[in-house]
Amino acid sequence: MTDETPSEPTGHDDPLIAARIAKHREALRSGNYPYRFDRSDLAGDLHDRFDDIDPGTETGIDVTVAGRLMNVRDMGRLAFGVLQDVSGRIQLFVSKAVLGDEEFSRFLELDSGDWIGATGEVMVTKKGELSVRIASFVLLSKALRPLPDKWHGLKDVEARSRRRYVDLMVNEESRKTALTRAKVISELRRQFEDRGFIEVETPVLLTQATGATARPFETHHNALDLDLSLRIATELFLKRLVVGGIERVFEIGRIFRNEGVDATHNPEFTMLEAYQALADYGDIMELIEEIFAAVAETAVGTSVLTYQGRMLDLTPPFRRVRLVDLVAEVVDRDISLDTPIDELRALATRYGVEADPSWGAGRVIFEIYEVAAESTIWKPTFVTDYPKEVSPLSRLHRDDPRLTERFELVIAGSEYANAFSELNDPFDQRERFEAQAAARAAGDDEAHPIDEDYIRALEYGLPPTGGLGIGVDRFVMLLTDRKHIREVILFPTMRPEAAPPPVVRSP
RNA sequence: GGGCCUGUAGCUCCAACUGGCAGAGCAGCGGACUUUUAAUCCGAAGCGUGUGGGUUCGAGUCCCACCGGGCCCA
Repeated sequence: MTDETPSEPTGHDDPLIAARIAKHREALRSGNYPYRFDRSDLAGDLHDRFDDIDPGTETGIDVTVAGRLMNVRDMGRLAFGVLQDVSGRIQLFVSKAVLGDEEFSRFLELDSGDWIGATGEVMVTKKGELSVRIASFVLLSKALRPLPDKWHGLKDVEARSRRRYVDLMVNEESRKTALTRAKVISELRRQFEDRGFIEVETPVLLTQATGATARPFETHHNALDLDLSLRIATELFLKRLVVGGIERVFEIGRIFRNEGVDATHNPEFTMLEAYQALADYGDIMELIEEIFAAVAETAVGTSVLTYQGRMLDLTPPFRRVRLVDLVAEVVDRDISLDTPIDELRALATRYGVEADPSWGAGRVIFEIYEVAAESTIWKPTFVTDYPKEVSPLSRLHRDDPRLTERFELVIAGSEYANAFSELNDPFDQRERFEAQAAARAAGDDEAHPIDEDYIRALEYGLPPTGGLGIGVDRFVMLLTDRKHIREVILFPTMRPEAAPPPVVRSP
C-alpha cells in the first residue's frame, strides 16, 4: 500500500472517502469547525428524565446534545438521526419545515460517523421514540472513514483489537466491558483505602526482576549504561515499605512478563498487590472474600454471576481446602507428604507429569495439583498450604515446616489471587533465595535471583505480615463473562500490522 | 516452538459445483417518500480475492514461502 501515485489534494481512490474529504475541506474553508461546544444534556440523562412520557408529547424543553451521528433515515421532508454519546443514544427528529430547506439539505450532507452538536426541543414521536427535534446543528468533526456495517458492526477479533476505537463506537459490549473494568479498579482502590491501605508506586525499571517466577523483558538505560529489566511483580518493594513503617500498603500496577500470548496471558497486565502488617494468611482470606464480593456488587450489581453459562456465587465464605487434601480428593488416594516418594512419582506419571529426580514430595504433589486438580474447581476456593519448595517468599507453616502459609484463590479453574503469611526471617529468606539461585544455575531461568538489599531490609525487621496479589484483568474477565484476556485489555499486545493505507495522500 | 484452521468490496457473509468471465446484504452514490427504528422502494456503480512465487490454456480455488489472525498443545 505504498504506491507512489500522486493524487489530487481532495482525491482518494475510494469514492466513499473522497466524498467525505471534499466535505471536510469545505468545512475547513468555511471556518466552521468549533474548538469547543456547550452540551446541556447527555443522551442517557434525557432517557432517564423523559422515557416515561407519552407518544406524541412535546415537552417545550430545549436541550443541546452532542455526539457521533450513527445513522440517518431520510424520509423526504423528514429525517431521523441517531446520535450516540458516552451515555447512550438519542434520536434526532429532523424536519424540513423546522430547519428550512437549506439547513435540512445540509443535514442530509452529513455522513454517519460525523460528530455533531444539535439544539432543539425534547419530544416523543408518534411511535414513542424519545427525540430531540432539532432547530440547529453544527458539524463538530468529520468522519473521513465510513463506519462498519450498522447491523453487524465490527466482528473480526483482530480488527476489533487493533482498531479498538471503532470497536468501542459500534459494539456496546466492548464499551460496557471497558466501563466495568474502570469500576472494578476504582472499587478495588476504594476497598483498600477504606481499610487504611496506602497506595504507592514502586519502580518498573529494575536491575533485577524479582518477586515472582517469570522471565522479564530486558532493556537498557543509555545514560547510566545499565541493563535493566521490567518488573515481574511489585512484591519485594511493597514489603520494603512495610519494613519502613507503611503498615498497610498497596499498588495497582502494570506487570510485564516475557511470555506467550493466550486466552489468559498478555505480556503486560495489571496486578494489585497489598500487604498488611500484623496479619496472617487467614486474615488475608477474609479480606479477599469481602473485597471480591464488594467489587462484584459495585461493578456488576451482584455477587452471584453467570460465567460461561454457569452460575458462579462469589458470596462469602469461600471454601478452604489444603492443597494436599484436594489432590488426595481428586486422585481418590489417601496421599500426604508422608507418602513414599516413589508412590507419588508413579502417581504423577499417571497424570502425565514427568517428576524430576530432585523433586521432593511437596513438589510432586504440587505438580499433580496443577495438572489434575486446579481445573476441577468451580466455586471460589482457597487452596491452602503450598509446599515450601514452590513458595520461596512464604512463611513456613506454623504446624508443618514442609509447608508454607500460602494460598491461592481458584475460581472456575483459574487462579485469581495468590497470598501468604509473608516470610519475615532474613536467614530463612536467604536460604530460599539460595535454593532458587541453585535452580537458576541449573538452567531454570525463571527461578528467583538473590536480592541482597531485600534481605538487608528484612534484617531491619518485617513485622508479621499478610500479603496478596490479585490478577485484575482476570477478575474483570470473571465479572464481564469474557473468556479471553484481550477482551478486557483495551489495546492488547499484538504483532504489528502493515501500515494502514493513508486516508489522504500528499499531492 | 509444534499441530490444525483462517484471510474475498469500508463492514458482514459456510456466494462462487470436481480450477472456467468474482457474488449478495449493509454503507456509499443518483432518485421517490412528513413518524422512521437494520425504514422502505427504484436505479447506477464498487472488490480481481493478505503478499510473493509456482503448476496450468486458465488459479479465490492446487503447490511452496512469507505476513497477519484464531484454536489446541508445549
